[in-house]
Amino acid sequence: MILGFTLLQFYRKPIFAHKKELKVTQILDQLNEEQRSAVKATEGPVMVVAGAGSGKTRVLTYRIAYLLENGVDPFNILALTFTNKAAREMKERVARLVGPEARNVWMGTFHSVFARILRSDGHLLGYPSNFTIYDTDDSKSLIRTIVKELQLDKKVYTANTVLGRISSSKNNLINAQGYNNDDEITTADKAAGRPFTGKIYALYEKRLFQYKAMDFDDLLFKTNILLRDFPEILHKYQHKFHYILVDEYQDTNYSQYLIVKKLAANNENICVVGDDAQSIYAFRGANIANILNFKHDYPEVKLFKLEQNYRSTQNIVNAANGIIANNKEQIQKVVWTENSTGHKIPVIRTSTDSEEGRMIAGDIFETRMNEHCANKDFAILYRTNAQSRALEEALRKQNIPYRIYGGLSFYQRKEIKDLLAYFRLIINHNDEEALFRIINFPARGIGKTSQQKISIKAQEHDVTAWEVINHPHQYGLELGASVATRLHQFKTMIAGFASQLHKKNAYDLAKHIAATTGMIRTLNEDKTPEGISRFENLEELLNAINEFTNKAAAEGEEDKPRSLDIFMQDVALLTDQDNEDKNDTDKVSLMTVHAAKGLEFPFVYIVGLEENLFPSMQSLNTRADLEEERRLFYVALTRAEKKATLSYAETRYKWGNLIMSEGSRFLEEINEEYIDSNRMYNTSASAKNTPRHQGDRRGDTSSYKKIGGGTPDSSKFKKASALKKDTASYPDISADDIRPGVLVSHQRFGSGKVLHIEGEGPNKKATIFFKDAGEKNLLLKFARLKIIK
DNA sequence: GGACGTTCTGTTTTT
DNA sequence: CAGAACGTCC
Repeated sequence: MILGFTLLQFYRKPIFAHKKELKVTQILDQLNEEQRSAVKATEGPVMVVAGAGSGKTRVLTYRIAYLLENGVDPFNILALTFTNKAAREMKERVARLVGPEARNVWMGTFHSVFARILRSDGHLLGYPSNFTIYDTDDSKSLIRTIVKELQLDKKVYTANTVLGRISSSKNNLINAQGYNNDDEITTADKAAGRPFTGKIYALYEKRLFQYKAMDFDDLLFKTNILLRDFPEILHKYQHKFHYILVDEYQDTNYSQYLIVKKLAANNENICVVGDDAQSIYAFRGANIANILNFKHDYPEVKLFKLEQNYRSTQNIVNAANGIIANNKEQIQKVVWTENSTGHKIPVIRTSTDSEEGRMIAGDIFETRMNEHCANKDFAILYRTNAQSRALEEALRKQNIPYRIYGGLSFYQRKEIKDLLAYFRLIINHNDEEALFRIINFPARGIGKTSQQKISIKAQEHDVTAWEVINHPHQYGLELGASVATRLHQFKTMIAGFASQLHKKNAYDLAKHIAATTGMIRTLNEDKTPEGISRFENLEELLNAINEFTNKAAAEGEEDKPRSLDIFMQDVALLTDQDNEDKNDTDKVSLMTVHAAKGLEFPFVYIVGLEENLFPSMQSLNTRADLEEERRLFYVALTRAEKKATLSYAETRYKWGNLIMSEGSRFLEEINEEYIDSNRMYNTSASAKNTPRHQGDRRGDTSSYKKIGGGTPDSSKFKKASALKKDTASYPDISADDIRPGVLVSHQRFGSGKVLHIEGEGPNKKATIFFKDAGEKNLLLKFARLKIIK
């Protein structure tokens, strides 16, 4: 289980074990003049505008090292990043420069640092230190519950939309009351046909507080409230953090911006580093204006521009600059490089997504041979996580080891969330999402109806469900005798676990819980491949907890408590599995472009450059979104050191449907001179025969057509007996030929559709006729296969 | 009341 | 495709 390892490594790696390598005075010599000036300007506000590959992280880490070397107490430094990965890398690099004292610098993501502050001072806002952090799934689930309770139409009030509204409000420091009092907002909601969004927000806010839970946005929002309403706390942290550094400043939202501003207000020793051209998180509230307006906030600011790129070849830098030049909003700067011209950018055009995978796997194989490089020198970047499937398949076939970053996080898996829900409930009895998640899992005879009764009583008396379960009579909970007994047993079990929380270490307690609740048994009974994998995941989690428990000895932190609640604090924000151990892995990296920010690879493939995929369908609606999409492409390109390769597929399976598409506009926005004129085309007959769509497709979203079809995955095929029979009589063609097959044409046929699909081998041309032509659910079980050639 | 099977729906990026 | 919702049966 790939995802599991990463979790393990996080706890295994003794990151502060490094010995100091160099004196800071020595390392300063390694910097260019601008970088060195940025490092040395320790006092007062500083902004570093750092182009891609210009040594931004270097400046940040050296700056911290420089501060420490000049006698600044590590406890007085705060360094904020966006991802765990970035924080980790910075920690490692600083530790390498200055040795173990680096551990005392507060370095972490905005969310983790503020969570830490809230755990220590959140009691002033009425939160216990063991409050639960709700991830997006928890939040959505709570919203769905509320929508149901309010008897609203869940199709109108989808969890995504509602959470999006709430989230952006929180990021602009608007609470539910403010939301409902704001005419502009409520009018907009009414206009959108969702007049009750504010009501949902109010209930959502109330419930979270009742559950003693915070969602991701709350970690920022509540920190703001804390610093606003409790001056003594503000002073405490202002006094503590003499020096503040912020990475990726262009991605801060208003909420983050304000916290940083407040913390820095005392002595203004604030250094922000960023690149407006790499702002790719506007969708979650990032405000590019924060970096554009930094000068207004701090008129005394010293500005440094790092414009020399040390990473990429001239071709890549120039191509990337050309893309971004299409944008209107940007800080003027010229990113340049002294590196060699390098390869021109090849564009691979394929007919299907699986062929795209094959071509890239083949190219990796070849390049690895020719250039004598390792797997880890390659990265494949895509716009959406779903695109990884076809690539994985191709890499597996070529025996190229790979690692996927992101996607469905280990912690989002059902079996993991289930076990974690037990932990959550034990630590925080108010956590109702957790409670109802596991009250009847594994099944113990407390069904939906009983759960609803509990829920209703809790609301009637404005207490938590746990309170009702503890005193059923007091709240008039009426259940059948047997259900009442089972509920009592459940309560006793949870309470029993809770009493062990600080008696047993995390591993022993976790193991005890997994066994006692029947989770282990239930999962072990399922012998399907998925079931086995679920069981393994559970084991993986337990292993990770074991590592966590044993870590004390390894890192000389014997005094640190190793109880389950401490583990859960760490885990809550570890939502991306970014804990690559570079030393023992040699794998090709697969990830989204977003996840690739801050990384670099000698060889980078950017795949799925299709109109409506990259740039994404929704980004085509507004100029701002399209500009962000361009910046995203800019980020992707500039990850490459030696060579960037682009690719797109003309047809692709998406949500079980075959999708037709054309090359992305970005392919045409790159200046011809940087593109490899020997564009690599696939060699299949169809690609040669199919004329390239040359029409003006700017803004033409209709080119992205769903033409029906079904993914012939194994489970569907078992049911598709009709198809099997048909194919069985044609030894020349197998059902498997359909998927890698090339779409030749499609046409209406009565109420159905006919797809002409060409198989891979010689004489493998087939027609699939769909009997059922409903727009959706075109499953192969309704299909019949005919050899037409 | 609860287990189990079928149908429907939403589909970007992340802390 | 996966998860939720709905329907059916014991």
